[in-house]
Amino acid sequence: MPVRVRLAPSPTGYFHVGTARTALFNWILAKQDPEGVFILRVEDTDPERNREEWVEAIYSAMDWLGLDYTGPFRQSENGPAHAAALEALKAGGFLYYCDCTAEALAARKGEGATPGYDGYCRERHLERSASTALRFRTPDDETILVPDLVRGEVAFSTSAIDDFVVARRTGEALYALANVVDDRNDRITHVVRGEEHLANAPKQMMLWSALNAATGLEVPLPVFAHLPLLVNEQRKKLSKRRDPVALELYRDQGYLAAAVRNYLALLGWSPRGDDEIVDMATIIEQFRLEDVAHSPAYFDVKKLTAFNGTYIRSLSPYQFARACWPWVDPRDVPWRPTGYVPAWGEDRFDPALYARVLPLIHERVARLDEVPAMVDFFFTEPTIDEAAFDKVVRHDPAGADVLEAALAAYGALEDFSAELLHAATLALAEARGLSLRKAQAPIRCAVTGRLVGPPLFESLTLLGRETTLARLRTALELARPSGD
RNA sequence: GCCCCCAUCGUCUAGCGGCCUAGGACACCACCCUUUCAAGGUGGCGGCACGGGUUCGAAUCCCGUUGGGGGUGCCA
Repeated sequence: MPVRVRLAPSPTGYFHVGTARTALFNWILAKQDPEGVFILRVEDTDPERNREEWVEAIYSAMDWLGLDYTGPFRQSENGPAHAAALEALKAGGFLYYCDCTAEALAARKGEGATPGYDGYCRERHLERSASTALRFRTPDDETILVPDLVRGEVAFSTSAIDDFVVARRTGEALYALANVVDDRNDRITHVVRGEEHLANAPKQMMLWSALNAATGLEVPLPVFAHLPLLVNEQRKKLSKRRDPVALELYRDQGYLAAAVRNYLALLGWSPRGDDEIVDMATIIEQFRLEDVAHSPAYFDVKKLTAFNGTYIRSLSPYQFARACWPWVDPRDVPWRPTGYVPAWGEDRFDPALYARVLPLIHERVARLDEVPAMVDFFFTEPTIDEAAFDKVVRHDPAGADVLEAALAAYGALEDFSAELLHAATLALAEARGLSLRKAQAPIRCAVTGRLVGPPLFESLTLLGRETTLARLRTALELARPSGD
């Protein structure tokens, strides 16, 4: 029987990294089987909480991750199937109407209030009305064995499972039922989802079996796999409220989809051998649900970032330039070549310079959103970091002296190449008993505004003699405001 | 309260009775390289929660304790 899996997210917020991991594992499972099918079913049956923009967020996140699927389908379109299932179940005696409100239940149970339904309406044989919900009659004392590929067999006693609601007062099916009906219709073979759903599994198995009996359509029960939760540093389930869980956030900070996929795959699973950076083909080849870890995993942004750096470095110069583009949009005002006055409608960005600048920072970024701050001085007048300037120029007696010497030496260079700049700087440093390390600092600060950045002499070459000398002069004036 | 799950370095994990004086990755520290910062290289720090069993032998199996987590919605 071909593998048929699905992702069933609800559009109640940003696309969660945990959902992304679940999606990835399902997708891998489908890819492992030549006939495998991976369905995307948006479970949008709660109008209170659903929003259309979040539906779009699901699609765009899946698209960005590169996870292809069958669908998307909308659960809200399966209303008739849910209604038919409800009817069959009711006719089969599996359900009963209940008009208990939360308040009435609480009043009956007193203050101590342990959660759960008390079965009050079980034998009241209520008729349907505008105030009745439909509950599933849970067997009194049976054992349900949930087949779980990750955890083995998990046993639940039905005595601990309350009669749960399957349809609202309005008649609409709730998650417990809708999910099962859709899984049956989609002939899902493996239900792979987060561990928070483990307690739902026995209920869904009861429903599935009841549906088999009530409809006469014998659909084989699926096998389950409950993936370990993703937790925060407090070891609590990742929450949309307090944790940075939106996949969009990572995309917008310049994480590469391939890096995110690779990292996500390692949350609860690991490839053979010592290498953790592995391509998707390897993961698809090696992945087994049976090997998935049982304990919760902490989503470690630092490790993700380290992976991202490795993935960025593995890009070709061209790929890197393309990947950076969204962060260095030439339509943004800051990206105009220095001293260049653009004509109307003319591009303010120098693509040729951009192409030559990028290789200098390629191996220096772990996130693409770091790029602008590393290359801005090539395209705009530098923003001087005052603290840095004070440290290496104003308050360092050697600073201004070095700048002056550099101004003279660089101006006399017959060729403004990195090699000659390097040699000239080395010479002026030695003449003053300074290390090259020390001598380059004021120059770097004067020209780039900062103490760190791409290799200095290569940068000066790209900037050109005129701009370099102008910036040195400006810095010198800042250092010696009185001098003339 | 009740039900269920989980427990190896700070973190993610390898380990599925002897190959373990417990391996890798991220983080951290040191050194090397070096025009800053990175990258790269080398080395270091650091863990089987605890207590009982079973066994010739346990990180690995069993029981208990403790700790953590999830569920317990007319949400999904």
